[in-house]
Order: sequence, then C-alpha cells, then structure tokens
Amino acid sequence: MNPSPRKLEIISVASTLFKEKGYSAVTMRDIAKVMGIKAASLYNHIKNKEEILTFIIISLAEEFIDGLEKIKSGNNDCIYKLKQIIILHIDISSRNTNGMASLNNDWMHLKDQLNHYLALRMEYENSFRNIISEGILKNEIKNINPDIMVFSILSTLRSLYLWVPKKDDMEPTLLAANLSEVLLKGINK
Amino acid sequence: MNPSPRKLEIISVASTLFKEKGYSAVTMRDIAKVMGIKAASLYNHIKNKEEILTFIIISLAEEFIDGLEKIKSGNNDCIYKLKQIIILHIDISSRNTNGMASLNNDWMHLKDQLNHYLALRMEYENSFRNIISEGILKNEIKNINPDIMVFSILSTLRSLYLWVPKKDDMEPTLLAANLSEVLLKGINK
DNA sequence: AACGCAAACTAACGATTGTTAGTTAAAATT
DNA sequence: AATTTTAACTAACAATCGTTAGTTTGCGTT
Repeated sequence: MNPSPRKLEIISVASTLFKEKGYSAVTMRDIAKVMGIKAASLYNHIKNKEEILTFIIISLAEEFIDGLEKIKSGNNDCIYKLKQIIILHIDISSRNTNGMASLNNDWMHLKDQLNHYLALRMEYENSFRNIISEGILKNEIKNINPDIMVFSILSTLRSLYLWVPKKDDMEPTLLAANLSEVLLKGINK
Repeated sequence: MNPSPRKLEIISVASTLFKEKGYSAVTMRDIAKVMGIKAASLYNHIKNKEEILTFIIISLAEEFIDGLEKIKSGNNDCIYKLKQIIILHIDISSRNTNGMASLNNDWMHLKDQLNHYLALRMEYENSFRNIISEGILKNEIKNINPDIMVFSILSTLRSLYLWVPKKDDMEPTLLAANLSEVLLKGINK
C-alpha cells in the first residue's frame, strides 16, 4: 500500500527536524507541533517513530542502488561511469536534502531494517570499488589503493546534502562539471 | 584547573558511545555502566552531560585552529600548505577518532559554547579558502570556484574518523601521500 | 587512633519520552 | 438520510531521562 499524502507530509516534516537535531533528539511532539496537531494524532498515519526513519533511509538507499545499477549496465568508460555517479549523488541530494542527513547519520537507529540497510550499503560500496578497480586495469585510473579513492570520492558525495542547499543558486550541471573536474583530475594546475 | 585523570576517563568512554549512537541517544547511565559505576557517581567528576560534549568538541576545534595557524604562518607553496593540512587531519583524526564523531555530528547540541564553536569553524573554513584562493592567484591551483574545492577536500578530511580505524594497519605517512595525490591531482591517469 | 577527603553509593525528584485507549466531529460513502 | 471512515482530540500509561541530596566507604595524612 502506498503512503498517503498525509503520511508523506509527516515524513517530510520529520526529515527536516532529523536533519537539524538528529533522530534521537527529535520527539514525536516536535513533529506534531510543526504539523499543527497533537502527537497522538500522528499514529493515525504512522505505526511508530521508527517507521518514519526506516522509510526515509530505505527508500533513499534503494534510489542509490537503482541509480548505480543503471550506470553499471551501461557500456561506458570507467571515468564516464564515475561522472554519472557524481550526477546521481547531486540529483538525489538536491531532491531530498533532509533525508540524506538521516541516511548518513541516523542509520544506526534502525532496528528491523538495519541489516537490510547495511547490506545495501555494502553492495553500493562494492560496486563503486569495482568500477575503480576496473578503471585501474584499463589504465584509465591511477594505480593507487582503490579503497582510498572510494573513500575520498564517496566522502565528498555523501556530504553534498550539507552543501547543496547553501548553493541552491548554482546550476546542477555546472556543479556536476566542476565537481567532476575536482574529484577526477584534482585541483593542482 | 586541568581535568583529572578520572574525568578524562569519563570523557573517553563518553566519546566512544557518542560515536556509536550520537550524543542524544547516549544516557548518563550508559556511560556509567561502561565505567563500572552508577550514573550519580559521574557527577563527582563532571558538572553535567553537556560539559562532556563541550570538552570533546572545543578542545578538538582548538587543536585544528592551532594546527592551521602554524601552517599558515609558514612561508610555503599553497600546495605544500594543503599537504600539511591533510597531514594535520590524519594526525588528529587518528589520535581521537571518537571525538571527531562528536565534532562532526553533535556540535548542534552545544549550548553555552555553540557560538564559540561556530566562530572557530568559520575561522577555519575561511583560512582554508584563503589558502585555495591564494593558490589560484599564484597559478598553483586551477581557477575553479574555491568553495567547491574547499567543500570537496574538507568533506573527505572530515570523514577520516570513519575510515582511519578500519585501516589502522596503514602507515599514516603512506596514507597522507596517497590522499594528497588523490585530493590534489585527482584519480584520472 | 582520629580526621579529612575523594569517590563511590542509594534513593528519589520532576520532566519528558513513545505510545495506547477511548472519544468526537466532520467528511465520504452507501 | 443513515452509516461508515478518517483524522483529529483528551487523558493517561509506564519507562526513562538528567540531575540532586544525603550517606557510606576506604585511603592518606595528621
């Protein structure tokens, strides 16, 4: 069953608060107050607090997995694939800035779906590393420890949610171009 | 007055727990249990929960400010200064992995010292950006939006605390060398 | 042996937490 | 018009929160 509009509204409000203070510091009464209703009324729409967090995180994680799957299946250069990954992160982070905060910082508070999330994350990082490793084999990418490259690039991409809202005047395509240049070719002239 | 050894012990234990679950999700009883004492006993050594967080964050922030100050004062290339900044982050993050988690994720729960922290952070980012901007002027660094370069490099450096413990077999100097190569010159061959 | 002190303890506090039960009013469906 | 459904409400729950007060214990100094 699809989430009702009201439920999505609650999730959206919760996302905003989770980004500001973190999941644990946000109370059901906080969420309700922003919604203009009482805390108990939230339970007409959601099962419990955990369900909100689970929805935010899992749907985002699956969006990343799906996006990466399409990129992997294309028959392109590794460098081109990496550029597509950069665009994927900019796109998702721009459309759901608040949710990205929970994905990055509050995943450890998942219960039922914690293992599912961890599996998705490992799958994503492995795919990412495979692209890098293939690039090294094909002589497209420097022969440096792939873990370091994955860590470095992914750290920047994962932080986009903090930075994109402050630069919302910047064209996404321009951001993607500049970020690709910096991440792939460095800053040194 | 310097913090007593016992107080430092409490702060260390708290740091570990804060990294695992975040400041808000950690209770005084959690900290006490790891210490092997009762929660009320903690108050023989610390003023309150907030003081623990404040100590962790402010002392780290000042460590970064001091480190950057020394780097700025040296009469070196901008690229060299950036390499020193990378080493600074690796060094601090390795020595206080747990504290770095609070610095990154729990600063918004500061009260008295929140403004002080925000001032230090802005000072740090401004100095960082000035080094980049100077590098562009001196033709050492590509003429790309400095904000993007600061964001990109700093995002990676700020995430080191998550990654360094998983690679504790790696020589810090080797990590610094590889990371400098990736961050400054990119991964593209 | 007596004292002072540091650091633990027990007990409890008021506030806040997520959540449930039962009720009400309006809207949608029959 | 009658009925069901939706979504709000009030009231309250047991649990847990950070913290305080007062007490006990053991060690080092007198």
